[in-house]
Amino acid sequence: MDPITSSYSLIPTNEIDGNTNIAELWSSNNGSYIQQITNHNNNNNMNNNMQQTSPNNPTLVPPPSLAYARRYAASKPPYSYISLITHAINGSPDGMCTLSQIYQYIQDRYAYYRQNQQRWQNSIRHSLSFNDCFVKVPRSADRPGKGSFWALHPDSGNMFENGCYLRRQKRFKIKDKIKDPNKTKITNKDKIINSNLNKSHSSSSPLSENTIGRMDSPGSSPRQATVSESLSLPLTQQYYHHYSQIPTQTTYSTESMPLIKTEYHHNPSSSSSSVIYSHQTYDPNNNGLQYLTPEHNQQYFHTIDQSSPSTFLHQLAPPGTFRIDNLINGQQDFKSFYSTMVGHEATSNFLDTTNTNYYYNNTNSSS
DNA sequence: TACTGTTTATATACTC
DNA sequence: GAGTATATAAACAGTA
Repeated sequence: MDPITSSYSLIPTNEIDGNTNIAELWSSNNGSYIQQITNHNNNNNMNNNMQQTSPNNPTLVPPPSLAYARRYAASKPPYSYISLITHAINGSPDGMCTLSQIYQYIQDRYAYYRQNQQRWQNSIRHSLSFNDCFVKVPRSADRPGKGSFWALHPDSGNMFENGCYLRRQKRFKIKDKIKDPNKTKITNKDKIINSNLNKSHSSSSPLSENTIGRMDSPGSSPRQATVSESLSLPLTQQYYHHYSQIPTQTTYSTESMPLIKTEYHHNPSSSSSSVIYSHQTYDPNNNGLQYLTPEHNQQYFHTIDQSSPSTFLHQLAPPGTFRIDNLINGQQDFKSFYSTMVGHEATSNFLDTTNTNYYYNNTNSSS
């Protein structure tokens, strides 16, 4: 396979900052050659015929031509859009970023994505909407602007623990995902299906509610929520995610967690944000579809000092408190959160979805 | 009006 | 070959 024309070759262009990213990960694995190109391009005054040494090979190797480097740079990076988005989010100070920031992150690092923007940006938007591992966080009142912030679902775990950033072993999917009925776009197809469903209910048709879901794209995984569920059933085991006291459009559930309501409250006057994690007990009665009253809630407050985003990202929360970044970054913190919430230890089965290692091992990749 | 977000549809590649 | 993950295109609605 031609390494130049292959879609698996690229030259990272992470010249913007010193942050570790998958571009560096890629370059570290292919460092010698990419370093050669970099050195070559950075030393235009040098004799082009001058030979350079490779860190992995003390023997002299010929420098690549600029044409070669250009072709190399224009090749598509070996990372899926999901991995690129994940790293953009992961690399942001507060663990979430806007669509335009994601665009910028990708463009800044990969020359390939400075062209055909309409194509790949559409794919980015599609990936954000389609994949459950990405959740939308509405803007706070003091951070106006267009579009929401995008964050990673706390349960998405380490999607690329196999080290492959091109294809995940298994796609993170929220089970029993129920969308906001007000948000659900009802297509003519859905109307027909729903109409048939209602008929089937009254006529004892063999058509089952469980078997009549929204039409899925060929090749895509079947969605969990049926049309009738999204239209009529109460929300169960829901996981609300909202910012600045505005109920979010993002509603998702986890199969293994009790009902949890997560709220992000931003307090402009104190330059700090309070993250409130409310726990609503899952009611086993009424088919588990009934909520207990808010009086039963246990609330968890944690103040985030926004003046030190690095602290926000990297400091472990005290025992008994929960922070979304720590949940993402460490299973231990999640354990404490879970046991506090549920009153018993998290099962290993559940923790399987919250891998200790996040998407990228910064320690390894930053070396 | 451009941007953002959702959804559907289709194609391709990969895994089992 | 079936199922799954991803890429791409496109239509459309909502919004700053």
